[in-house]
Formats: sequence, C-alpha cells, structure tokens
Amino acid sequence: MAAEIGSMEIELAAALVRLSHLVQHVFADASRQHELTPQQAQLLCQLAGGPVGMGELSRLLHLEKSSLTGLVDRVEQRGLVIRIRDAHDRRACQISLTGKGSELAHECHDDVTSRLDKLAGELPSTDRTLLAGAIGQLLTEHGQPVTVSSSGR
Amino acid sequence: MAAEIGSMEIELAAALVRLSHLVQHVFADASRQHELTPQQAQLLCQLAGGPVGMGELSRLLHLEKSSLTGLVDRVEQRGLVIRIRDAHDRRACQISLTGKGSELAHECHDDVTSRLDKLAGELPSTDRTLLAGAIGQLLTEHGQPVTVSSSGR
DNA sequence: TAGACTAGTTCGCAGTACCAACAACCGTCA
DNA sequence: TGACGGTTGTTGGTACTGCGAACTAGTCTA
Repeated sequence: MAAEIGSMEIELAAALVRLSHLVQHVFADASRQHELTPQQAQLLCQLAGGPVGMGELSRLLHLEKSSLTGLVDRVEQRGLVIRIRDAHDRRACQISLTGKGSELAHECHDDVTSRLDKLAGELPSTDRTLLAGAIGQLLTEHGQPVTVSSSGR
Repeated sequence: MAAEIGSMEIELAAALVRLSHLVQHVFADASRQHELTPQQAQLLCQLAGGPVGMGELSRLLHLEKSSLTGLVDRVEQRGLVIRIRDAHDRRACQISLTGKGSELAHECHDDVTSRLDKLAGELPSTDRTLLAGAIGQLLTEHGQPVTVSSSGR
C-alpha cells in the first residue's frame, strides 16, 4: 500500500477517474437525446470548426484510420456528413458536415455544455474559475491545445 | 441571456470534456498494458473492495444487467473472477476476484494512479489540492460517493 | 398454492476498435 | 518515362461493448 502521506494524490487520481466517468455519462446521455452515439457526436462536434481530412481526424480523435472509416461511413449514411474528394490529392478527402449534420452538431454541443454548466453551477464561482484554470493547465501541459472556441464573441 | 460573463462557463464545460477524454485515454492505455479492456479493468477495480452481486455491480458501473453478464463471462473465462452462488438466495451470485484477478486489479489501479499523479504532478501542489477539492464537491453533489469503493452499504 | 416480483441469463442487433493487407496515388530520382 | 518508397484511405476479419426483449429459476406474499 502507498503511504498515508500520499493520500491526497490518491484521492486526486481517483477523483479524476470518477469525474471522467461522470462527464462521459453526461456526454452519452446528451448524445443519445439526439439519436447519436457518443463517438458520432464527438465526430460531428470536431467537424463543427470546418472540414477535416481522415488522417488529421484520426489523430484528433485518437482512432486508427480503419476505425474512423466505419464511423464516418455510418454518419454519412445518415446524411450528416459528406466525403469531399480533394482536388489536389486524389487519394485524400475532406469530411464535411451537411446542413443537417451541422445543426445536430450544434444542438448536441449546446446540450452537453448546458448540462455540464448546470452540473458545475453547484460550485461557488471562485471554485469554478479555479477548476477551469487548473484543468486548462493540465491539458496544455499535456500537449492538448486548449482552443477557446468563443474568444471573439 | 448567457452574457459575456458566461464565457468562463463555456470554457469550463469544454475543459471538462477534454479532461475526460484525456483521463479515459490514460485509463485505456494502462488497462491495455495489462491486457485488459478499460471496461474489464474498471470491473476488476470495482471488485477490489470485495465481492459484489450482479445487480449492485450493474448500478455501480451504469450498465444493463445483460451487458454485465457478457463482461463478467469474459473475465471469468480468463480466470480473473468467479461467480459464487449465494447460499441464501439461489438466484443470486456474488462476483469475486481470484488471486490472479486481484493481483491484476491492484497492478492496474496503481498504474492508473501513478500515471494520473504524474500528470497532475506538473501542477503546483496548491492547485492539486484545489482541484481535488472541487472535483470531490462536484462528485458528492452528484450523488457519487467519493470513497474508494471500500464501503459495503 | 397462485401470482407477483426479483436475479441473472440468453439472443439478436448495431456499433466500436484494432490489426494486417491492400489499391490508388503522390513525389522523387534515375 | 518509369520504377520506387511513402502516404491516404479502404477492406476484411476478429473481439468487445451495450442495449432491449424475452426467458428461467428462485423468492416472497396474500
């Protein structure tokens, strides 16, 4: 067993795991509300910023390209996404949201956001600020770009 | 009217989602290191506190009982777990770790913990404390016991 | 003892994810 | 021009996940 002194660390690791499960659960619920699997919702949200190629998408979602092919196939069959053949490189293609897909992506994103905000709303605002800051730092430390999607607005 | 003030909220929600993905990724990697799927690892870790019945397990893992049957089947076939028929209620059974399973569960748990601690170690310790506190509060607000699964009931 | 209820299982289905092998295409170098 | 190595995305095969409906078997209650 680890020393008692480390208990704070142990709690933090456990807390992170539990928090992760909670967030996943919220995300899955919201996705399902829109008749999407979590993976499909994540894909759509990722595309909200504009078309992306399969290779980059694979990196962004931490998926093998072969896994991605199937995922894209399924959402394409639902008419939420289209493959656009690249004009300069005929091997490549860009995945782009259709109107319907874009609508769903935003609905789903807003839904997740509002659920999480509601959940976090139970915390005092100072804690929320600290939490966001600490998480942001964790993410940047780990090579994840913490893009601020709405900075302009 | 979520005015400008709400921008912090938006960031927090996005940060939570990203953090969640990061933790899931760490968890999946650690599990794989021990030749377990994340779900199997989660099951084993849940059982580390002692045998649990299918029904309660289903609640703890947020899984339908039918999904759980298969999951338990697979780890049982690997000899990591056994079904123990309940003496008082012959319908019920308790799922219990075998020696091998218990070993794996602890290895995996420690691995995840150390990876997450390492990840969090890049934060100043005051931030870690705040983070753990805030997450703990979030979890308790949401009905999740923050204890490390040792409680019977 | 009949009927209601509960614990787990089985079955069918869709989706996820990996790996290995592959076709098509690009850029380069001879 | 054309062969070559590297890239892009796809296919095929396998294992796992997760749900809902229908089911078996056992328990409890009236």
